Amino acid sequence: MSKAQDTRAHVMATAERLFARHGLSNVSVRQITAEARVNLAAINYHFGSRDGLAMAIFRRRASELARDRLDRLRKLEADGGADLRAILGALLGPPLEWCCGGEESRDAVRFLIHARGERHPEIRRLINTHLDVLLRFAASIARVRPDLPEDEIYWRLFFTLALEHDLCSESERLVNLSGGACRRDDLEAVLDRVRDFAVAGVDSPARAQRDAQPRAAQ
Amino acid sequence: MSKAQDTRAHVMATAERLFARHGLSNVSVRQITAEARVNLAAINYHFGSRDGLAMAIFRRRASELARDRLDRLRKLEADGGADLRAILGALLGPPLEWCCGGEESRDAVRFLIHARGERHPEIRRLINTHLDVLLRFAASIARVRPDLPEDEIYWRLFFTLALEHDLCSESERLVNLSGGACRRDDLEAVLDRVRDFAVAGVDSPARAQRDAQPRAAQ
DNA sequence: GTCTATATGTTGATAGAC
DNA sequence: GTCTATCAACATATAGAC
Repeated sequence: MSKAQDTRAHVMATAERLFARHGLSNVSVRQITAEARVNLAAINYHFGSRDGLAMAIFRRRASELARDRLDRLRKLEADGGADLRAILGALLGPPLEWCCGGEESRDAVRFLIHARGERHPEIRRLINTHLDVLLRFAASIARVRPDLPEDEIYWRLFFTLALEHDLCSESERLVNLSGGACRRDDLEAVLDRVRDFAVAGVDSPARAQRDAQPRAAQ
Repeated sequence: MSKAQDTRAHVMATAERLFARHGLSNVSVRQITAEARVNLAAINYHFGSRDGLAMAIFRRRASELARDRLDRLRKLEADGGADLRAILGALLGPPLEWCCGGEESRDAVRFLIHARGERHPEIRRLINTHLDVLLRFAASIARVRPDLPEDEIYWRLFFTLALEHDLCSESERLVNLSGGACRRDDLEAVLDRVRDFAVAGVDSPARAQRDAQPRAAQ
């Protein structure tokens, strides 16, 4: 690997860590180059601009996440038995495993989530490029629950992703709220909990069915 | 109302709108004062600093939201019949009604959510001040579901708040994902959907109960 | 209280030596 | 490819006239 490739990768890793921890808008070119111990001009040389660097990181990580999710979903469907719990496991597993894994992969997820929240138009455009994976999951859910209307599936998929977002980026609040009673270090336990919640929500009866069986107390 | 109070309030309203739409870190003192058509020094005079202004807005809105939620919960409990759906309605109703209400209240919610995501230590300290309201809700849920362990309740409360966060700040993604099939302009419909999902997750059986009745296919 | 003028620092990006 | 030096634009905050 050439020296250039070397510093390029090193700058990306350092920037990702800083972006993930302090937010995209709160990290300057100077902070990154100082932390990475490379020259101030390196970012502009290798990535054109600070935003170019952020986009390069986003492109790479978003692709990795999409591929990881898709691989699991394909394997599931190839094996034939894709029940809802397994499908949602393929969706939620990758980011949560990254999040509970080493420092680097945790920062990768947090970077992605930060980036998704950015108003920056270029990034928002890029996000819509990766929608197809989520549509695959929607189709997979529709196969298990053919009674659900299309828009209902999208709502429930959206809610499921919301669980993942907050869990990866705001879990500190859960620790504060629970006074330490909730631990987030046991991946299996965390994954089970969020999957329980998501399955319950996604697999609940369709509104039409529920309206047909109104409760007496209502 | 004095002239000073007048510009003070006007600056807060303008700043809240800009903060909500572009993010806390992406709005400068100059943008705010220009948009509000007040003097550049006004912010430092009335609030000490740009961060002081942000904190003043946060304090006000966080208190309003907390009071709104608490009032509903108290009324519910006073009437005796606080079922889970009603409790979660008291939790989710205020932010969603704000979000679907006028421009100003929508910006108020989005400001709060943006602020919650900030790494700024002063704001994070302030957030923990408002935890007591959430603990009230946790206690209320515990009364309906005394079989749930304490930490399980916090997990589910945390997940419920995650739904609200993404719904108020990232609902644009839902529209993109669904190709326009999901509409977010009908407050009652949105509130019903998120409440359905939340109730299903929060009211699902405790893990211990589920383990005692393992499914055959597992 | 409101304003102008300004002090002081930081930002992203680049030109040109090596 | 890497570095130093520097630019122009932006930031926050304040001192002092009115």
